[in-house]
Amino acid sequence: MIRVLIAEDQSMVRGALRALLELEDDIEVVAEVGRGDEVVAAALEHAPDVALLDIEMPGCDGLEAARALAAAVPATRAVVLTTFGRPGFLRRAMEVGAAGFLVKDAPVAELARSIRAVVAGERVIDRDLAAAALAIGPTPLSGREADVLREAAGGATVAEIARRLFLSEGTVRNYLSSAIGKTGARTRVEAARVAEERGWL
Amino acid sequence: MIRVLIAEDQSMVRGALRALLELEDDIEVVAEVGRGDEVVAAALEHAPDVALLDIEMPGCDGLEAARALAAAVPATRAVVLTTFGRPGFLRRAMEVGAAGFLVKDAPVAELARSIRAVVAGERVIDRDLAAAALAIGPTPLSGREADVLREAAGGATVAEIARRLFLSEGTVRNYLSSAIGKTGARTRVEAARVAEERGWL
DNA sequence: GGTCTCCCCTGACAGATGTCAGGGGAGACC
DNA sequence: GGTCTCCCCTGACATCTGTCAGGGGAGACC
Repeated sequence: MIRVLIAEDQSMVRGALRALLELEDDIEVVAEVGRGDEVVAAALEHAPDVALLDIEMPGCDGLEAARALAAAVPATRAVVLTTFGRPGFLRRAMEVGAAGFLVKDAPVAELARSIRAVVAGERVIDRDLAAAALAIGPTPLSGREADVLREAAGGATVAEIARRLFLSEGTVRNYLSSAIGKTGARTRVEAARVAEERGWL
Repeated sequence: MIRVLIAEDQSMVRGALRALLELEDDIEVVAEVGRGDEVVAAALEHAPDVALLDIEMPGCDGLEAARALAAAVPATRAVVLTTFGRPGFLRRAMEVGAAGFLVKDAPVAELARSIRAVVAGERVIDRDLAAAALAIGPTPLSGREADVLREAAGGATVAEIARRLFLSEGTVRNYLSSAIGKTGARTRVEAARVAEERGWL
């Protein structure tokens, strides 16, 4: 019997996923949590074979929970299940050692099949998404451009960014402009969004 | 037996909701669609008692589908099931005649209970959300301010907005500035977002 | 050793954004 | 009838944004 922990902040979706998985003869949901920071404690207590982790959760996000899980409960394999199949998320998921990465618009049978596959030692990643993540290539942003764009993404003004990074305002403006050009965006906000989606930030 | 149609673009979530509902003895899922513009045709074919409608779907959104449903299949009651419990969405749902409005972070038992309640002729709306929607009050934006903000939300420049609405650029700037002030935002983009969330746009 | 490219850094400038001051008309109020 | 308030409208102006030109240093290449 494959033991599964579900981490999903929307309780209705969590309950629906539980109902779906318990249709399977060989899968049992042993724990449910609604916050990222409850994952490790629940895994230690219930010893699931697989942890199904949404990304956007209160407490901490699913990717951070996957990292903590890998350190604290190595026998539990993390499978990320997310709404947005963003290459940036896929990259981070691979970096933290997740065994699987699913998006919620995959066919419903994919869920149970993927859980069985990761228990059998396979890695489960949507091929199209993997190709998209690889096709993006390495970041075109220099270190400083990324630093400045990250601050801008949080809403900081040029003056604030200049202070924080010990640069002049002209320098900050130039780095923002360069980042806008490299991402093909029209504004710094859009550039930050594009960079995040592609895993460059 | 209560017949239910599910409209949800994420097939895995759709399948999970189906599994959840079919745990109930008195509920049967008779149709599933993944696009807003397939709802009416499916409802005509399968004659569901209740249509469970996500909002953000390709084709057309769930609120538009609810409106079309009310016109074409009056016997089918629409229940909106959405990720974001935004007062603006609630208002629009009530305007198009939806019988229920649920958010995905409600307790899982709420789903079947709500379906039964709307079939029995009740209206099902989260009380906190209804209170929030009412507390917002009528829009503080004047007609022209709303017109200009709507265009800005779509990314138009001041010059473009001026042309489209037959105003001078100074007038457009002034209306944008006023809207920014009334919504407590810092930029026109943020003002548009706040207005949309509150149902003022 | 010389040249080239990239990164890091900076200030000047044109265009965009948001604020401010102000006018005319309509409706409410006294 | 006069006054007040709000909406609709406009241009001037200060500030912000993004682009451009340019310099120095480090490393790769010849």
